[in-house]
Amino acid sequence: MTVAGETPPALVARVVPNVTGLDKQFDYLVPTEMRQRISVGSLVRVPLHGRKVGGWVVGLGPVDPLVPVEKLLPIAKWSSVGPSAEVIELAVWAEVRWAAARLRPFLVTADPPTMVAALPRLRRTVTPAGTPVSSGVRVTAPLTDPLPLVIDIARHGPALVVHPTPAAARAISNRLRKAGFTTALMPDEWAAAAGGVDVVVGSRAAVWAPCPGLRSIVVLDEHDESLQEERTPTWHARDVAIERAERADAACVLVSPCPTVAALRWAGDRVARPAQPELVNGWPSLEIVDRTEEEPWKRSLLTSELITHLRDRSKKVVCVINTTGRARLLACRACRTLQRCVQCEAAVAQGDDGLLTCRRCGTARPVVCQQCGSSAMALMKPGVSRLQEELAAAANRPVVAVTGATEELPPADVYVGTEAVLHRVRGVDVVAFLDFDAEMLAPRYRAAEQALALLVRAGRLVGAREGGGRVLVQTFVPQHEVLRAAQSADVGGLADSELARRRLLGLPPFRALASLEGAGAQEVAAATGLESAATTTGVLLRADTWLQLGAALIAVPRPKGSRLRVEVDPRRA
DNA sequence: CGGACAAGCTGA
DNA sequence: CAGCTTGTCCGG
Repeated sequence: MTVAGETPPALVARVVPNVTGLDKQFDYLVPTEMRQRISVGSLVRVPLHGRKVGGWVVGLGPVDPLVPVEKLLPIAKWSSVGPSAEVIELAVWAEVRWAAARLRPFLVTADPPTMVAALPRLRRTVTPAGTPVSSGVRVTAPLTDPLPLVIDIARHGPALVVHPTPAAARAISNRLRKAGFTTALMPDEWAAAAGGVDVVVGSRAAVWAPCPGLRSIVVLDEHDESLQEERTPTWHARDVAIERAERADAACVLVSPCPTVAALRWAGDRVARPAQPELVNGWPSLEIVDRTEEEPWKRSLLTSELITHLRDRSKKVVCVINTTGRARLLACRACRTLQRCVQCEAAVAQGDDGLLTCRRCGTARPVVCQQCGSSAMALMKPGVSRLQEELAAAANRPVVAVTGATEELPPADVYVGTEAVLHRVRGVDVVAFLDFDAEMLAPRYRAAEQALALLVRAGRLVGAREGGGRVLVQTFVPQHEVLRAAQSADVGGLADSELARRRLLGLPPFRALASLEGAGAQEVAAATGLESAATTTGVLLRADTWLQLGAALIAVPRPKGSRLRVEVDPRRA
């Protein structure tokens, strides 16, 4: 109790300024009249270096003896309700987990989109009953509607539901509302979420949303790579969900037809699968085209099975090929010499402009064999724009090429593009992967699970097998585990062997991995004292745990002027 | 980040 | 040496 007339002891707020490039925290005095409103997470304005800037209160306490009280400036203004103290603590964890060395990116993600002067009233209809939800992985089929599961979980108390795409999150929110739940769709309904509703729903950033009384976090389509932030820090909503649920003593449920190895390793034996017949019905019909019998010099990506689909005018066909331009690899038809760069000897590619361009040093030349001068080339690895011509000829109907840069998609019945095309079209009868080996056998440690995720995406596009939808896969390895898993609707075998392989090779989720790229990568890697390996573009760092990796990276001062990109848990490594 | 200030270059 | 650019430092 403060005796009347006596000044209460000073209260000091630790503030993270919302200023890019300023990764520091500063202490300010909390004016007496602001004490009621200011808490950890509050958004405030503070004087800094002669100007006023926004910021977050990330700590409150007595005066730090190292910072004399007379140096402290008072907070200028309380601005808004901000992230909860629980979320601030989570951000402090994430700062090390993803070697960010700054809190700001996480706090920005957790922020309300507009200032919130006061919390709206609690709107809750659910009275939690029965046994609580248990944490773990729930395997579904690609075509299974997740809503019944979400509803079942939401009946057990306040839930946070994360879906990779904002559109799907919106749909889930609407359907939950129709089912009688109060919902808050992030980020727009941040304030409602903070006030308290039955279900908070949103895309990956929603894993940072306020959710008072949180009982469970559900991550839908856990395999989807858009759950990971592509800019650094490369945080992943799945890992944030796991940590947040654990801290809140809430359940974490990861839902996917093809859970990642990271999810399965976390879940251990807490993996629930529906009965096999149910799974089989929810997987698409897979048509595997075995190319091993083809004559090497007659190989074509247009197999007779593909041409049959292309000529069926009742079908809308999407062809996927992971090679852009006209060709990635060419050989002379006259002397069979592989075409290389005259400067550096690397294999040349043919872009949309027709020139042979070195992908290593950028040197370009016209289509002339460096050996015999012939201009007739065999396209060993054809790309989207060349295949568009070939497919159009074979299909005898127009074919539209889709690249990441294509803006307006003209309506057509046959499309060809990189996997981006799977995000752009609807109402498809056949998805054909022309060179699926490039996915399954890609030199990336996650290639298998990424390839399986592609089949899931394709399967959703073509729909159920009874509707006639088909996923066609052209391959030289028809017995590959990824194909066996998709064909049998049983992803368990693949999961077991991937877990074993990752453990053996010391890869995530058993060990922690980060890639460093740009000037200073070598020096920083060496200074961490961690295990490092040079790659073509930078350095790969390894440690036993993510926190150990992050702490070591944060501890190393960046050399001056270094344009270093640190990617923890890199997508392609 | 953005202001303050110091050091370095230029032109009359 | 004023006037300008460039670089480094620092904020409570």
